[in-house]
Parts: sequence; C-alpha cells; structure tokens
Amino acid sequence: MPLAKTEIFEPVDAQLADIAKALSHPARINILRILNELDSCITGEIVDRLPLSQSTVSQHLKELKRVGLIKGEIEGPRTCYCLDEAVVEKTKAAFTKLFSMFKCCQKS
Amino acid sequence: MPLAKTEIFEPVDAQLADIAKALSHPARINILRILNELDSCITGEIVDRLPLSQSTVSQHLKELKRVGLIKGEIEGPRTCYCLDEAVVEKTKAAFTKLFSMFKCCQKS
DNA sequence: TTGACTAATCGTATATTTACGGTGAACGAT
DNA sequence: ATCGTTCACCGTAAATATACGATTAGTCAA
Repeated sequence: MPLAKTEIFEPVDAQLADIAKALSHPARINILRILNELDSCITGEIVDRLPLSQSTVSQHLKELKRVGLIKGEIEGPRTCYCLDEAVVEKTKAAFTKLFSMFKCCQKS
Repeated sequence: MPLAKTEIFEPVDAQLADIAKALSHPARINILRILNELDSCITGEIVDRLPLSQSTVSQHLKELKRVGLIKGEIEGPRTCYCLDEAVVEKTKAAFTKLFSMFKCCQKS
C-alpha cells in the first residue's frame, strides 16, 4: 500500500478492522482453538499441530499477541501461551455490537 | 506469500478467515455501515462519503462482493449496491459460533 | 451520432503478508 | 563449562493488498 490511510477512518472501525485482520488467517483461528482447548501450551505444541514451520507459527503468534488476543509467558527456555480472556470477551462484544447495528440482524 | 497454504486448514476456519479478511479494512466496515444506513445506494454516493478515490472504493466494493456481504445491481450507467441480508446474518452467526466456542465466553 | 456521465478495470508503485531456513539468545541438564 | 533444547527474530523470496490515475465500456440525453 502506498499510504496507510487507516488513520483517516473512525477509531471504532479501525480497531475492528485491526482485530479482523488478526483473524484473517486460518492458522491464527486454529491457534485460538488450540489454546482454548488446551487452556495453555508452549510454542512447540502449537507447531506440532499445524502444517507450518516453527518460524511461521511464531509470526502468527506474534500477530495474535499484537492485538492482545493471546499472551505469552516465558518459562525457562519455553514460552507458554494462553488466551487473554478479557480481550477475547471484548472482541466478542465488539463483533456483536457491529452486527447488532445491521437492520437485518435486528429483526430476528 | 510464497504459497497459499490456506487449503490445508479446516474449511470452517478458512471461511471464517476469509470473511474476517473482508472486514479487515476500516473503509470496508464503513461501507457496510453506509449501506445499512441508506438501505441501498450507488457507487458515487459511497465515494463521496469516503476519503478515497473512485477506483479504490470500487476495489473495496469488489472485495465485499467477493465474500457475498453486498450485492450490486446495474441500473443503467450506475451500479446500485446493498447489503445481502442473508449473508450478513450468516456471517453474524459464524462469528457468534466462533466466540461461543471459547470457554471464557460461556461463563457469562 | 455525439457527448457527458458512471463505474469497472488496467497498469503501476509501494507496503504488507506469508512462508521458510538460518542464527542466536536464554535456559536447563549434564 | 559445555551441550542440547526452545523459540524469537533476521534475512529473503514471493504473493497480496492498497492506493492512485488513466482507460474503457456502458448508458442516457441532446
């Protein structure tokens, strides 16, 4: 992109778009499912469950951490990841609010 | 990306990621809000309301149309866009399902 | 038919994303 | 102190995304 015109838009929309971007790769959604299932686990476990290299998985984890959906705690030579429940709930609320805006979603 | 490894993942996750991608730009969320407010309108009206060029807006409309969230009907020299309510509702349901999966979202 | 208008598409430039192998820092065990 | 393990990060390559101006196809009015 020649220029990130993101600042020009409403902060609400920019934030929603930013989280949507974090969810815009199946591997990252998969990671969220894994962390939800296991409560918490180390990078290697996630790598084992995904058809991606260690470095690629690490990048996806970084992106999820960037928007706050997950948090990582260093435990010796490992890093233990888990969902940030507060952020997950906030994100759910944000999407719920977005969709509740639509007239067609208010009928039902 | 060297190779789109998207096919390797669960279809459910791939579809969710795909729609999230469509929502991953503030301009596109803005367009959805505009269409929801006006019920339907032509490209020019959307261009007037966004700080982007006509061709850029047209690209964003194309992306939203790609995932089905909006539909465009040619009316003479204009194209009239509106939300595809069925798809919007399905999308809402898909996100609701995703978030209802999380343990932390089941407490409340 | 000509001319004005609308909007999709093309071509282009730049930024970002995705993916990988490799490196190195940090830790724990020997 | 050395060695193996783990994983974040670097560099790199290729694909996509974002933005714009210019072009083109289509329609309608004069």
